[in-house]
Amino acid sequence: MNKEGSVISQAELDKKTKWFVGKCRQMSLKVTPQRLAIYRELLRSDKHPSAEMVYSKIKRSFPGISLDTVNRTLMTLSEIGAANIVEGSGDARRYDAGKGEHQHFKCVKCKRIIDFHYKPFDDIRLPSSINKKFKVLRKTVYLEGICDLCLSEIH
Amino acid sequence: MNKEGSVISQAELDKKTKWFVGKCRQMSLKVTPQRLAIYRELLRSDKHPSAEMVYSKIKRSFPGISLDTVNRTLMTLSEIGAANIVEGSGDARRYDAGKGEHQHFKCVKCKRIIDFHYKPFDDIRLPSSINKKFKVLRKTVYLEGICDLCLSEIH
DNA sequence: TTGACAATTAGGAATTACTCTTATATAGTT
DNA sequence: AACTATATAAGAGTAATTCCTAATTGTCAA
Repeated sequence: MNKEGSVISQAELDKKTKWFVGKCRQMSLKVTPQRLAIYRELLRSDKHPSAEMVYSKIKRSFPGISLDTVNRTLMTLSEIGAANIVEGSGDARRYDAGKGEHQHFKCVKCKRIIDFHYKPFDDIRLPSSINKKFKVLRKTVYLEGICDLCLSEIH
Repeated sequence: MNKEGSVISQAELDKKTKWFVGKCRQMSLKVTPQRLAIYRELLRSDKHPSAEMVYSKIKRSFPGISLDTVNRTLMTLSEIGAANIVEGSGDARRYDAGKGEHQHFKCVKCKRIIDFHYKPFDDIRLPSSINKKFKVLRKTVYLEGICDLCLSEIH
């Protein structure tokens, strides 16, 4: 891994790029140079970059690109499964009073957060390699999907 | 559960309130009416409210309260363990290219996100009650804590 | 290869969520 | 009752994201 946080070989990058072009076609998304560059930048990074971070990298090769395009594109990528949102929802922070162990399911449509409790999730064991290296303060199992109400609204 | 999303009995509310007052004392935090009201509002709700949602509820009894106070207080509550952040970090959204199954550890100090892969996490089973009711699109095991680098900086 | 057209872009304004600053007020202590 | 550290309201400031519009550009069909 070099100082740019790159972690992927040229061959792998080409393979993924080919896959991505196919995926875009399949989804009838245009393969614009910006889109490609953003995807490839994501592939090259292992830093879990924010839109801002991607933007400042991409600007080297696309001086005129806008931050909005980076944001829009990253969102598109995550919608077609070419990227994952690793942290942050863009929505407001939400809280609960700590009322005992439980897990959360979030509906991506209506943004409702639903508690559920599945005991095995309370005591999932962490690998010792993690516990040795880091001080783990919180572990959560988190589900996303479409809730019962939103499912029943699809006619 | 009524239409306000309340889910707690008066007795339970009183008990928790007592606990909270004790906790504040222990942490040498003042038990202000605002703080109490915000905590009790959280207890009463099962909606995982945002600061804005709490604010608009609280304003009924505290017309002069500021949104900033609600934000500050919710953060304080989560610091003393009287509340949990259930969603959103307040920081920017961050992405990765979907490069195979893995999990994330986030350092709360330096905000670094570190990939790790622990096979048992790939195939944790969901309770059938969940699968029956919701369409689960994503399941993640997510860890938070202090990373090796930040740990070694504590002298 | 060339048009036509729908999708995408840049740029800037607008919005949303949150944080900071400062002067005032107040809880907890003495 | 008075003192003092903490907390508050109010509004300005900042950061992240989204919206709007006009111009541009991939893609597809001829």
